[in-house]
Amino acid sequence: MSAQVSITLPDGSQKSVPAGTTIADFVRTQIGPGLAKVALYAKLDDAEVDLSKPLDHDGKLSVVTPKDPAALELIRHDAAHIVASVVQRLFPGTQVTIGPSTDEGFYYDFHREKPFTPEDLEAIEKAANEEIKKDLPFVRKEVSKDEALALFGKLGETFKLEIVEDIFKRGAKTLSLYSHGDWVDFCLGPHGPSTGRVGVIKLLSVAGAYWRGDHRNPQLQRIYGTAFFSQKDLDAWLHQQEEAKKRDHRRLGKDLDLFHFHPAAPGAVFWTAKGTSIFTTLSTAMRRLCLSNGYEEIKTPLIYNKSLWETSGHWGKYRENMFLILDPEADPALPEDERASFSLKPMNCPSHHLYFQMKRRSYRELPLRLHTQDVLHRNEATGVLSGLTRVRQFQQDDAHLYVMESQITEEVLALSQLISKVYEAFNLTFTAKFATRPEKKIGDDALWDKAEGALKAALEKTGLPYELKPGDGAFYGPKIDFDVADSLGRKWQLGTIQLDYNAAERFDLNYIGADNTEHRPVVIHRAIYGSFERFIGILIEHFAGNFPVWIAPVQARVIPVVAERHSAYAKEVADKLRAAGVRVEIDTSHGRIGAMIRDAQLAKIPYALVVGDKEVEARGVSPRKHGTGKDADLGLLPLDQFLATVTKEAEIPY
RNA sequence: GCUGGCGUAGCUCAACUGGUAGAGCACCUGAUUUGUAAUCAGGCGGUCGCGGGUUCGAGUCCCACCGCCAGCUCCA
Repeated sequence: MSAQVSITLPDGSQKSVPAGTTIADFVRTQIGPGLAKVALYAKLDDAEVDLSKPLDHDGKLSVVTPKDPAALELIRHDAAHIVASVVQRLFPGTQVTIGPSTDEGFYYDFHREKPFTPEDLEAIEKAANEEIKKDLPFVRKEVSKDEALALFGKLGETFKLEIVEDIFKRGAKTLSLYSHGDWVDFCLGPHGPSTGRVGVIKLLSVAGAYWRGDHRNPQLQRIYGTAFFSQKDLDAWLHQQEEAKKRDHRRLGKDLDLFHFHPAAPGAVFWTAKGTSIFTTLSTAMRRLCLSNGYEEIKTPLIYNKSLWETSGHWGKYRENMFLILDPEADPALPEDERASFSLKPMNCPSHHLYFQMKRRSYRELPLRLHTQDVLHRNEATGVLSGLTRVRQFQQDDAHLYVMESQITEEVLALSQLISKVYEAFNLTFTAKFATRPEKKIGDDALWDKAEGALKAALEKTGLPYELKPGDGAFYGPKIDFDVADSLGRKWQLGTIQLDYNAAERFDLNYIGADNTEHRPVVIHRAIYGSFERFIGILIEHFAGNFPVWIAPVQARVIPVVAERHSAYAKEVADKLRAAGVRVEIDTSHGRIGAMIRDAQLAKIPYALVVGDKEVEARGVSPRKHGTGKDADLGLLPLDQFLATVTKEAEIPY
């Protein structure tokens, strides 16, 4: 065993120190006391380690300080431990479970009969921040399975015992414990040197969460919080959260008068004229895109006999989400699903399959691409409804592609490109997820193997980076989901590409091949917006209500400087623009110009067109462009010139 | 569906420990005739989510239901 180890630093320099020197000592003596003071943890040969770790072999070392973005994650994890420790002190008998850091902070799940009240949270937060002031060191210790079981057994931590068993079942040799003060938890680490390095802890909310994410398990209380290095950083974050709330589509939907909800129809949207305008614009754009890409648009019934759902598999796997229509003749003593005779459709696929079946299909027709924007109903649990992003009645820009197996790759590629093109037109950034067979599924494993293999191969060909989501597929097939985040960072699935070998079997779909025999088509389910409702919700937040001209429900508002004198000309301008297809309105409020301009700005209308004596004389308008600050006033323009500009901006970008 | 929170005028929010519901904006009317983010005055507007209960008295306390919000499970 060599007495010295050679450590390489990020700048390439090498230092040699006696084996067994801790990283903390190494940093202080070999790099500098300044760095040692701010260091939180280190990366040793790409492994994240505590500063207390002794250096026992040659390696590459880099030190992580608060400047590193990853450092926040560490102190939030530290914070979770601190919170758990004070919760157990303040509320004896509470059991701990898990407490990871998240994108915006951390949470910790507790088991306790009594719920934590908002006052409890305040007390916990106060105590947690006092714990920071005590600057207790985090101490790591490795223990064996027996020691771990004995420790958490003695503490009565039944949830922890369950995790310990799992960890060792998965082949771990030892378990690392981290303690601060007299509180101990097991944890992979690393942790910071001491509690004092966590600047400030802020608790945000309590929510229910199921043990191991399964609703059949006991429900735990999850305390959400966040931590920052300084109060200033925390304040900045809180301010940013407030700003994000201003973009919330539910807020803007009211402010801009786009849609309403009513308790009489929970989860179903009342679209105002303005909201409907947005809906229609997007619908028209998608229709055009589909038609120019080899799709045909069809319309199909909204309500179907139960037997269809039995054929499709929805009856077995999706019934709890379906709105059933009960047979009035049926025996009321029977359970509801047995009295059901019809159901509103929750998906378009069975309709399309029936349509495919309605005549003999030739291989020459494939790929047959059917597009539909029909209304769908899904009986979603009350607790999941959320503005436009999760509703019970919605319309998808849905399509089903009936293809030969040999066409799968090509179609998935073309689809991915189409999706990218549409999202890029809105400047939306998305993440792709590849989801495989779920627990609740139809079809045998051989078909699923085939479907997952084919879809994955096609996905890899697109070159898109993707995340794997095992078990997250639709009940009939694997899928690629395209997620976009809302203003609060919550991700929503918009577009989707789903590969389905089951449908053709269940519906006995076939086409006549070149060999004059019957073959099974493969079905690709796909949506680009996902649903109009969710997509519009996301767009509202994405643009903060400042819609580009082509989607804006009102593209221009004419503002007469003096109502009595300029109203006639204002009407002339509006008429001419309207005749050319511009969505225009006139401010008839007789207000002062400053107030009228302000109203137009608050309504986020792209162009406010001021018309006064100058404009009347020049037969022009003075447009003010929304959201452009000092350069807002475009000055006097000939009406035709403005019309040309706005018409160009109103073009569908895809 | 589960856990917690919330529900007062179209919107945003007040109403101390239970004691006759109030403001701003919006809307309507009048005056003002105005050049790029709020002209002035007056007026209209509420079964305090719904239903029970406690109380001399309930927006306020209790119960049930409905809806909304955050999260969980589920999903476009």
